[in-house]
Amino acid sequence: MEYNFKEIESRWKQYWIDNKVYKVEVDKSRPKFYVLDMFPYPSGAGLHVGHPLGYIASDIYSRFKRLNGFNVLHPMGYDAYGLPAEQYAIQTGQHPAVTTEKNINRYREQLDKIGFCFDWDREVRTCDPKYYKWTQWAFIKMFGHYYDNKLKKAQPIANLEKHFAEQGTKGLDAACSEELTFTAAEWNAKNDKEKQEILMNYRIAYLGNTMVNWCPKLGTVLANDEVVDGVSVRGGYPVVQKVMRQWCLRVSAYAQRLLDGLDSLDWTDSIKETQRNWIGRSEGAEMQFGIKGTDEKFTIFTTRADTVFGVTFMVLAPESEYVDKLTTADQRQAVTEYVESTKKRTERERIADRKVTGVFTGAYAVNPLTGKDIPIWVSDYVLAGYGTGAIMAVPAHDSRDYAFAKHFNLPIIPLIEGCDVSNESYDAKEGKVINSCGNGLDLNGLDVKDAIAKAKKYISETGIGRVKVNYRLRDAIFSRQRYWGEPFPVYYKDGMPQMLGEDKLPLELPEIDKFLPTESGEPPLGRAKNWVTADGYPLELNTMPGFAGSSAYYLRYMDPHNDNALVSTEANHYWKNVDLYVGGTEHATGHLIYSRFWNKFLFDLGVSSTEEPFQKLINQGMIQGRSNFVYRIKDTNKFVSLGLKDKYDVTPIHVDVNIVSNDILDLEAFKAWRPEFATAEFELEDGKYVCGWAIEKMSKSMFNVVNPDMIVDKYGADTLRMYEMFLGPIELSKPWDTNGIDGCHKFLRKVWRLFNGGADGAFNVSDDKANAKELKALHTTIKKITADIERFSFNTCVSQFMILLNELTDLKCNKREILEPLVVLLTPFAPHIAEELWHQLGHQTSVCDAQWPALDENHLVENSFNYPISFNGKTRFMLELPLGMDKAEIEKTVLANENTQKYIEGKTIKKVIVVPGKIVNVALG
RNA sequence: GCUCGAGUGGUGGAAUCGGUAGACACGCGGGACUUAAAAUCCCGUGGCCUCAACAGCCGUGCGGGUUCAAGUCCCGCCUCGAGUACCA
Repeated sequence: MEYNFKEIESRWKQYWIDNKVYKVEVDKSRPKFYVLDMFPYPSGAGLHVGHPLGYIASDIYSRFKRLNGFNVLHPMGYDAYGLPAEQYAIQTGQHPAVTTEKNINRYREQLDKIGFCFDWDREVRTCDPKYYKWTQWAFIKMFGHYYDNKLKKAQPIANLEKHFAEQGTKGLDAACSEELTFTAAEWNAKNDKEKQEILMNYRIAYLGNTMVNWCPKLGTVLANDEVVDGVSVRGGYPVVQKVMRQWCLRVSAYAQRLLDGLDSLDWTDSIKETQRNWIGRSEGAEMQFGIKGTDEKFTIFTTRADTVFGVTFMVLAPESEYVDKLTTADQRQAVTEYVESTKKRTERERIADRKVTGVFTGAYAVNPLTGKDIPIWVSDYVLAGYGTGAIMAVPAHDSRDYAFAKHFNLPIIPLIEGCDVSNESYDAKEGKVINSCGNGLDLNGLDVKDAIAKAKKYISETGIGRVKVNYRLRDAIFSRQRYWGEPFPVYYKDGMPQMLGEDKLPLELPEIDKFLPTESGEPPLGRAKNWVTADGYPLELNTMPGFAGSSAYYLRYMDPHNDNALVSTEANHYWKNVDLYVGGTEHATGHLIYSRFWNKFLFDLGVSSTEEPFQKLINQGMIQGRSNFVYRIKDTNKFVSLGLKDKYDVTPIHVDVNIVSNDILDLEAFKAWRPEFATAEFELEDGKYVCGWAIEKMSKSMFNVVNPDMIVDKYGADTLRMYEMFLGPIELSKPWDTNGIDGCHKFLRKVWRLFNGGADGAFNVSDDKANAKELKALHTTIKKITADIERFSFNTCVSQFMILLNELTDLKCNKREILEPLVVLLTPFAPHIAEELWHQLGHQTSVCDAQWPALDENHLVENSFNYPISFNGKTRFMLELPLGMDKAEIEKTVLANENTQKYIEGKTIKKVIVVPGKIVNVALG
């Protein structure tokens, strides 16, 4: 019988389902291993051939671990809330739940074809109330906690209230939005609402004022990329920067732990680096500058405390509260106009168009070290959201300050010996300090690094300021004016937010008539009828963002049907955290930060037993499309082949890659493809139409989408799995090219024939003893495949299989002793054919429960070693010598060799270098 | 600008610790079988020199260096890709 992949694959898929082969339970007798894929958002377009790349890799690793005796948790689910379904709903009125369900079913159908070992009993969907109950639950917990900087841990908000009642803010070191100072008496005198306002300043989930792109006409907040030139992309309505009260998560409180945790993770350096940059720790100092003619002071942040003597002006962000306080009457109009004009520009625009702009406030600050007056300016190159929203400008040593100083003709004082600041600033932190002495601080002659340390010490000792670590990481805005997301478990009483009781969860998403904001500009939930608590209090109208549901899903998979807890202690203590996480790099600064934050919070609560959620991370590359082109001669319906196109004036046209094979166009299929091509004429090369090609993003509009279903149909799932791995290293981005797939398909056919090589393809495996050559081939493969799977080099695994097959074919080997281990080795890659062959060999249980073949090094041991023999450093030949020879013996044997004699003929031997097990070099005179 | 990667045949890629560069596959060329095609099998396939064989020389982006030996290590460039960007 020939290799009938269709029949084989459908039969064993059913067997796996019938026998619940992929069902996983806690089993304390076996070590656990948790392999997780980033769950997909089920889009309407379905899967293309690039999506399963990571899933295949994780599936191979899961199966490998299972064959090695691990109890492997390998679940799958859906990140089901999201914008596309809502947009579709707005356009068509189709409920997002309906389209999402449909898309999920389509995804499942496609995934099932590829033969993954997911335990589908553990499937989660973020839009399922049973699931998002725990997203809401975590939010309530975040609202009920604050972050204690001393304990480096989240604490119940009750502890904070107690502290305030007993000591006020004295001795408190907690993460907050704004530093507050009050006594216990002041706290106790406040009414409940005032107390709540203060607590909001510390809660990990809090209502805060944040700057957003607000489009009044559309009644919604827009993301930066939805705004161009100050107007909305959709509709062209004006957009302004506006402060809005939104739910936020105090991610910044965890900045240091998020940074420290990276060291223990087995992630690539590049993604760790991306996160480090995103967290953006910078050590510096906060300094207070007095304002001339008043008792007021304002605070700036700097990493270059050593450059205070070079400050020639100060700059405030336009949004800074000091702008209004400081501006003099003369300058008020100019400042107001400037601030208004910057409001109209989004942050993105400010970055894109880096013109130097700014305006003088009329006020002066006093340099605490020199006592000199320094003009205070306003400019949008200073950001309100970082540091204190104000800087001391040192034009000699900061390129931005330099550009500003040059533009407005402000003085520049160099502070480093020998630096030339006539054309650009000197930003490097190197050199000897000059011009820096006054008011008890002398930095002259010091190296910059020492000067920074000395200045910081001086500043904190004299009370001018304090040493401070700043982070770029900002708190996450957690409100969305959308329908298709988790409702907040929040209602409002006297204008203050209150959490629903945990017994009221889940708070289910209500039905609404349309999916647009209300006429009065409320979010879509404003349309819901009876969107109030049992007592009649109004519920929150915003919903949670996309990352809410994906932040703790890996915990839920451990215990997905538990109605009493996010995850039981028993399940969590067994599964702990994800050992291997596979997904794209695009989540480096989103999901992978939020998840780590969320898990650390749950860790503080004792819900998660491990500080980091994802121990090892593999980032699979993207699969790009390989587009094909035909060339139409202008104003005709005639198409010329690639090699002839330069003779004419032609227009390249994308052609569906599915009617092109090895860049040769199927002419009949082309004529049938589009009505306008029915009468097409062709100019051929050697009787063929050769298409051009290009690497582009895989997309419908470029007709380069390759659907995995079609590949499975034509070649089978096992071929698809092997070929996706064979394409190249898993983490590399590469174009999909169906052309090479024959090689993998041929391989599987040959494997089939190895077992079924009898007359008319009858099963024919012999029980004869394997010889040394056969055993060596097998064990070389065991060694290589085992090592290569461990280091995620799946492409070389496939190559190794092909090498072994070629050897076994040459040896005409059909011995059970060799073929049976081969089936097990093949299982992670091609599970269907492996299961079939396993049963052909007479086994009654699934190959998934087989044991990974043990490596016997004895079969690999050589009794000789290949030495490169070099003359004057040039390798001339290899010489096989027995193992165990000492240096002198090796030298003797080499010099006596006839090849050696040929090279040293007529020359004198100056020196012989022998490194046992390595090289022999003969230096000739 | 900054950070991190990567440059190897016609193509995808291999070379794990510094040890015969180009494994494996595609493509291409030639052959066998076949009326023919498909399928299958066999041979060849980095460049140069050579009728050919043997041998030789060159060859991993460029220029240097270390080493008996460098795709691999070090220094200096070039090119491409990814991320990030007025973070004081």
